[in-house]
Formats: sequence, C-alpha cells, structure tokens
Amino acid sequence: MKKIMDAAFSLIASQGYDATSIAQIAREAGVSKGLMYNYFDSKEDLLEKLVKGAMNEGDKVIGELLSDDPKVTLQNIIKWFFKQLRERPEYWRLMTVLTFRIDKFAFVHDMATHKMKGYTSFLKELLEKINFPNPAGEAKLMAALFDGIAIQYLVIKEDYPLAEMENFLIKKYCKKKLIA
Amino acid sequence: MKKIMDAAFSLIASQGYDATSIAQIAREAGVSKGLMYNYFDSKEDLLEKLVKGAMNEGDKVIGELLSDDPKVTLQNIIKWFFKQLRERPEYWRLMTVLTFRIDKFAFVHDMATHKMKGYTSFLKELLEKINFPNPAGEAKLMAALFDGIAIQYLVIKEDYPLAEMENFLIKKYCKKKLIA
Amino acid sequence: MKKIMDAAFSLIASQGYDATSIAQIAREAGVSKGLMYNYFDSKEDLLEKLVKGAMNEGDKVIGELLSDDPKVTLQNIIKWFFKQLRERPEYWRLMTVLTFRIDKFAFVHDMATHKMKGYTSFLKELLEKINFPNPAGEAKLMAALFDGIAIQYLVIKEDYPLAEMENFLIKKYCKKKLIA
Amino acid sequence: MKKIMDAAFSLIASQGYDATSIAQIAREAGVSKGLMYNYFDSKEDLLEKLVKGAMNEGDKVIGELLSDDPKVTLQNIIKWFFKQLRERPEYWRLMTVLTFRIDKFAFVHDMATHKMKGYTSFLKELLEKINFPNPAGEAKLMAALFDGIAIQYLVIKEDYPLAEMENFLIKKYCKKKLIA
DNA sequence: GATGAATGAGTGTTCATTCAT
DNA sequence: TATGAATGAACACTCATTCAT
Repeated sequence: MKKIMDAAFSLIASQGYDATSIAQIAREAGVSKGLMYNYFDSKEDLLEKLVKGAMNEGDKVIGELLSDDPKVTLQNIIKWFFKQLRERPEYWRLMTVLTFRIDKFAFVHDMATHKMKGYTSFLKELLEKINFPNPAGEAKLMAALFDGIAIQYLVIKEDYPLAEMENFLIKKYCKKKLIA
Repeated sequence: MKKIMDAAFSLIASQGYDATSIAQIAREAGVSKGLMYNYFDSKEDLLEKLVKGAMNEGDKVIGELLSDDPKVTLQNIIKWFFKQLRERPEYWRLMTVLTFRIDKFAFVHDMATHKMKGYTSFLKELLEKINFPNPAGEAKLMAALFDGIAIQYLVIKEDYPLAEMENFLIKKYCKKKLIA
Repeated sequence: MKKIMDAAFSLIASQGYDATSIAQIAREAGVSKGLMYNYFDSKEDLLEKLVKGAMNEGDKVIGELLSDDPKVTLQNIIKWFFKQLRERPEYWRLMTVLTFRIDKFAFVHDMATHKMKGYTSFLKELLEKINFPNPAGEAKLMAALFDGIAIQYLVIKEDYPLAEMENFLIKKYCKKKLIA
Repeated sequence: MKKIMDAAFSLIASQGYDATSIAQIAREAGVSKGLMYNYFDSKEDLLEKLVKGAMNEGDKVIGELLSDDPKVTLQNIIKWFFKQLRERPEYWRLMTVLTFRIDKFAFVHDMATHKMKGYTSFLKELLEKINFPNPAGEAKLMAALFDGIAIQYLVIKEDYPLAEMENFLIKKYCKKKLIA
C-alpha cells in the first residue's frame, strides 16, 4: 500500500526507525494498525521494502545522466547528486542512518555496498576517460566526498554552503585543464 | 564507573542511543540496572558524560601536530586522522551516530560545530600557506572528505582500503608540485 | 471499560492512589496492563475519570430531597447522607482519601469545594427556615459533623453505631422543639 | 535517633508515607541511608515508632486540662483541640491520613480506636456532669465533630474559619443555659 | 480486505533494603 | 557506630504484534 509506505518513509526518515512507532505510521497513513500486517510481516520488513523501493527509484534515473562527453557525464552526476540532496534530503538521511545499523539489519549491507560499488566503479571509468591521474584512487575519494558532503549538509542543513560546494566540485573536476 | 561507561560507549556507538537499553548496558557492564542511577541521573546524562569524556581525551594531542613546514603539518594531520580512525573507531562511530540526533540532544550541536569549525578553519590556513588555489573551498572539501572516509570505513571496516586512501591523500595534498 | 473502573475504584478507595499500582488494577480487573492505556491516558487520567463519573452518579438525586416543610427536607438530607454512606461507602472513602491529595490533583480542589459549598449553603438556608439560632455556624458545624461521621464510619465500619447516630441527629435537629 | 524521627515526621506528615523516601529522610536528617536501619527495622517500623511517639507526647498533657468545673474542663478540651490543630496540623494530618491505611498498617487500628474511645468516654462523663441530655450520643457526635473540623481545616487551611468554629462550639456547649 | 481490542515483553526510573568496610 | 555502593523488585508507561470479528 502506497499510503503506508509514504507515511512510513517520511516518518522514519525524519525521526529514525526506533523513534517511529507502527501506530504513528498507521495514523499518518489513515489506516488501522492491524492492516499494516497484511502488507508487511513486521516493522523490520516494512523498513526493508521501504529501502529497496527507494533504491530502485533512485537507480532508474542513472541512465539519463550519460553523455558522449565524459566531462559532461561527470558534471551531470555531480549536479544530480546535489539535486537529490536538495530535493530528497530525507532519503539520504534514512540511507545514512541505516548504514550505521548494518549489524542489525542484514539487508543494509547489500544496500551499502551496492551504493558504493555502484558509484565508485562508474566514476573510475569516467575519470579514466578524462585522463585524470590515478582514477581509481580519485574515484574512491570522490565517493567518500559525496558521503561527507551529504552527512554535513544533513546535519547543519541551511547553514551548509551546498551551492558553493557544487560549483567548486564542477570547476575542479569538470572544467579544469588537467596537467599534461 | 569505568565499566559502565565502557559498556555504554561501545553499545551506543555500535547500535545507536535509542536501540541501546539501560538493561543491556548494565548487563554488559556486569552491574545491576539500579546502580547505573547512582552514577548517572538518566540515560541522557550518561550519554552526555560519555561524549564529553571522549571529546576531551581526543582533543588533547592537537598541538603536537604543528610543524614549521605547513606541508608537514598537513601531513601530520592526515596521518593523525587515519591513526585515530584505526585506533578509536568507536569514538568516531559514536560521534557520527550522535550527529544525526542533533535535534534531540542539545549538547551534540556544540560538539558537531566544534569538531567541524575546528578542522575547517585550521585546514584553510594551512592550504593558504601551501599556496593551494581556493584554500577556503578546498578546506571545506577536505573536511567533508574526512567525514566521508570515516563513515565508509566505519561501515565496511576491514574491506575499506584505509592505507591506500591515506597514501593517496598525502601524495595529492602534501607532495604534489602545485601549478605555478 | 467498566471492569477496569470498578477495580480501580475499589482499590484506590481502600488503599489510596499511590499505593495502588496499575498492575494491581489490571490484575483485579482481569485484563492486561497494556489494555489500560487504550482507555486511559495515564494513571492520573484514570483517577480523574473515576472521580467525575462517581460524582455525577452521586449528585443526580439531590432534587428529590426537597419538601415544603424545611424540617422534613433536613430529615431527608440526613437520611440520604446515611443511606449513601451505607450503600456507597467506597465512594465516600475515595472522596475523602483524595481530599488529602488536593495539592497533587488539580481537579480535586473543584470536587472538594463543590461538595462543601454544596452542602453548607443549602443547610444554612434550611436551618434559617427552622429558626435555628446562628444558622450559619450551625450549618458549618453540621457539614463538619457529616465529614466526621463519614470518616469514623469508614475506618471502623461495622463497629460504628451508624443507625444510632442517624436517629440521634434526626431527633436533635428535626424533632426538637426549639427554644422560643 | 531524634534527628531521624524529626525529619521523618515532618516529611511524612507533609508529603505522605508513600511519597517520602528513606533517602529523603536520611538526607534531611543528615545521616546515611544505611544508618537508618540500625535504628529501625524497616520504613514501616519507622512509621510505627513515629506514630506511637507522637501519641504519647499528645496524651501527656491531657491531665492538665482537668478542672473542678466540668464546663471549664470541656472548654479546656475544646481549646486544646483547636490549639493542637493550629500548632501541629501536620500531626493531625498524618494521623488522619494513616487512619485510611488501616488495612495496611496493623498498629493504626489500635491507634484509631484508642484515640476515639479515649475522647468519647471522657466527653460522655463530662457531658453527664453538665446535665446534657443524651450525653452518650452527644459525646459521639462531638468526637465526630472534632474529626470533621480537623479534616476540613487540614484541606482548606487558611480558608477555614477555625476561630469562628471554636467560639461557636464553646458558646454552644459550655456557656448555654441548658433546658431544665 | 480491514478493524481495533487485547496482549506481554520491554522501556527508563525509583527505592527499600543489604552488606562489606 | 556509620557509610554508601550495590541490588532487585517494583513502578508507570510503550509498542510491535495477534486475532476475533
């Protein structure tokens, strides 16, 4: 049920998994508590379906970022990342918070590695094409950078210079003349 | 009591504050639940004392990293960061996890800004001295990078190429000839 | 739920509010502790609902005591008081016990003044009509007397000469030829 | 230990038995919690010793109220009662509150009956000497009256017309010319 | 499919009591 | 005599989960 998942998503993303009760989700979704268990085996199962759904949604668009010019592709990726961060901060928040519960929720491990492998290898290829020195290292660094920017933005929100960082990254990685 | 704080520390760092119960901490520490309240006024008070204690321990050494050569200082900082990450991963984990409860715990805000302001302005000065282009932007980027590396390492632990990242960073920021 | 309120009523009336636990009430009512909170927001809320319910039940009949002859009305009141005391001793007990927690429960203050004002001013008018000397003083005295009889009866129950007191009061206040 | 008993008395009288903790009493008395158990077997035992002590203190003075003129004796008693109420309201409060825990504290039963028998039979003799009609009934009534006045005063305190009641009682019982 | 009454294990916290010192 | 660290059972309250309807 979409209503339930939407309610669950926004509540859990903003309050955290532990602090969000089934009752609260049901109330927000406008259904009874009991009904939740027709769709989900448990609170944990709901979380899993939530996360997997959100990941798929996120992955769909990745194809649209491709361009013939690798620098443009990289720029698209960077822009897409900042756009996501701005538009769906709750999604990132949820993912990041869950990441730290890897020992409790088995599925989080897959999610985390998928995400990381996903962008790292893709970035590496891209940087190779741009002739960046040490593209493998630089790709890992960039992946970490994205996570770092996300975490800082999620914590201090409007105080974080998101636009400035975006421009800086684009200039640094996509515009700069590389050393021969 | 040290036993209690140690138990609390590692449990909260690995599971989060909400998911860690007083009963669990007491069990892990080998004491009764009741005793906890001889030392701490509440669960929240325990957390606060935990964090403040950990911060004091961590901050003592920062003076020892300074050198006349700013590149060496920067290298010391990078090395110190990776050393900390390796030796006290729980500390970083706790800080990072708490960071996401900034709305619930007032003292976390101070902690987070202290940490971030701390390194950002210091790094900026350093990068200026090395004549890095756009030192302000680069410093913010580096702060984000540290957070990102930390978060990824804390999640996938031994699978993360920590040493590789350390060398890469040192080479990139401290050894490279800068463009005139 | 009636079962819960009945159990709570008699337990609180006989032991007091603090000494009666939610667990005890639940056990007595034959339900789970958790269920209590489907009906009442808190232990205090339960108490309040209990008291308000009991007061409404008790107050309904006051109109039926009126008569054209003030002496008969007074006699009706006295009889009604003793009847209540015999039939719903728990109610009186609860009210009296709560009276001593006036500082803790705001609603008790209303209850207590309502009860006292209620009877005192009514009695005064009545005694005036019977030409009792100093009807105001006598009314206050009578109100105190009612409370005193109630408290003594509630404590020693069957050992208290309730019938004797009733007859004595009626003779004294309703039958006696007053001094001209 | 006098310090302990004094502290316990005033705390329990003002807050009630349940709401007063051993820790609080110890703190107020300036001794350790552990020490309390050198003097008293339990919290309940402390209460019992407290009450018995207070009763003895109260009883000592009764002899001083006697006079050759029974009307004067009665007046002394009434005055003594109001004086006590004014000077040691906490004592009365404690006694009255305890009275309602008769099922929990065995010793309260003795206390209550002792108190009641005490004054009732004494009052009866007195009223007989003054040639009051139905001295037995009138004595019981007066005992109830004392309790009632006490309870009302203890609840509404300064709003209660204590002085007015005192004068009224004295006039009514000690000054009035009785019908031949 | 949908409800919500009902459960029971769990939460953080309090407190009378014990005991090694 | 005196302490206070330590205990464990109790407290009010929460919540994921079940089930008769």
